[in-house]
Amino acid sequence: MKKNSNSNHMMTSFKIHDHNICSDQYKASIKKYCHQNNLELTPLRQKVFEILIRGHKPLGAYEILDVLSEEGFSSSPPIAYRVLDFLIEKGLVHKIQGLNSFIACAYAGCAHIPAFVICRNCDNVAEVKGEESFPKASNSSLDFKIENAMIEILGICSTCNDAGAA
Amino acid sequence: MKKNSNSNHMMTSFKIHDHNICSDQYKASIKKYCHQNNLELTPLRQKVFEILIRGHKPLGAYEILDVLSEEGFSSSPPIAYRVLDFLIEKGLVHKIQGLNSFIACAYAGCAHIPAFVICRNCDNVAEVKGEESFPKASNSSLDFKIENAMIEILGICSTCNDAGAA
DNA sequence: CATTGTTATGTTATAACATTACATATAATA
DNA sequence: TATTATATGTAATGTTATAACATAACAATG
Repeated sequence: MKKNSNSNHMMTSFKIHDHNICSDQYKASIKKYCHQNNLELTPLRQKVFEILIRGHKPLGAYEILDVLSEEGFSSSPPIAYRVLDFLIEKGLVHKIQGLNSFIACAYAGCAHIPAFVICRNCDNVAEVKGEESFPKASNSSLDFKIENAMIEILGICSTCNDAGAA
Repeated sequence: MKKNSNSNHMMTSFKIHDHNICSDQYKASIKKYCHQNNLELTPLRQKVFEILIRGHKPLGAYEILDVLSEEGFSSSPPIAYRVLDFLIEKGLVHKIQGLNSFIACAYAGCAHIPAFVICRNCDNVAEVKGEESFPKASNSSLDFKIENAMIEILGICSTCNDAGAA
């Protein structure tokens, strides 16, 4: 996976934005969400979440561990996986299966079926609400009780497309 | 991953059928498809495909390697991964990301966006056409050039549901 | 027919991703 | 204080996937 540039003006949802503001909003909203829902947002969990929103690109567990290590935290594999499990269970983070990586939820605290739009050129990922972009299959036609879904769309974002990426 | 039962009357698409006939039809159609498209269907590739359609449940690469080994083929990891890459590239096999496993395509030779409906109780998997069950997102709303998609739906199939599975 | 090119296969080693099992720490509570 | 629950720490291992290199089989060309 390509290294994250950590620029302050990054692409999210394939659009340029002020990431300092964005990041602060995220951190504030997760704190509020955890407080409201009586969830322990420990320093470690807060750190992992913060690492994920720095770039809002997906990061692999071992990339997260590298950052934890650099920043004085423990960094054996279960450290990352346990915190990720917690954050995923609480709906604050999603796993992107096709990339074996993890990304902060763009709609934390708002019930939704996550769907990801992944640019194979710039590696940026946008989260969209699955039920909006990909209307749910009718249970009647499938005769199946849907509990969860993984929707990952691959292609080229408009920025890369305009720049002439293959 | 659970072991495949290899019964002759298995569940596919959550429905009982005569798997001997089913399997023969598959093998015939893949041969025809490869011949028409000038694809080398070597003994190894044919074997891997045949292993996959035996149960049409998804199999992990190392499960395939075990079977190859039992049946006198080479069985170092790249053997399986290379053949799988070939079969996937030609649209004869799909990877199920959420299970790290591989399954024979149910619609080989017919252009489609694969989508999988996975029963978490009986582990059966049905492939459906993504564009039918999950109408494509409008490119206009996403402003994104879609090339490929991974759609995996998790839940309980009607058989397990009727049997009272949690 | 020797050379070259190409495709497929074989093998070793290792990278990358994830979990098990057990130990320790800390805080709330009976 | 002892008990419980939750969170963190660590070693070892399991699982999935690829890199790197070697060979076989065969067709095309000089």
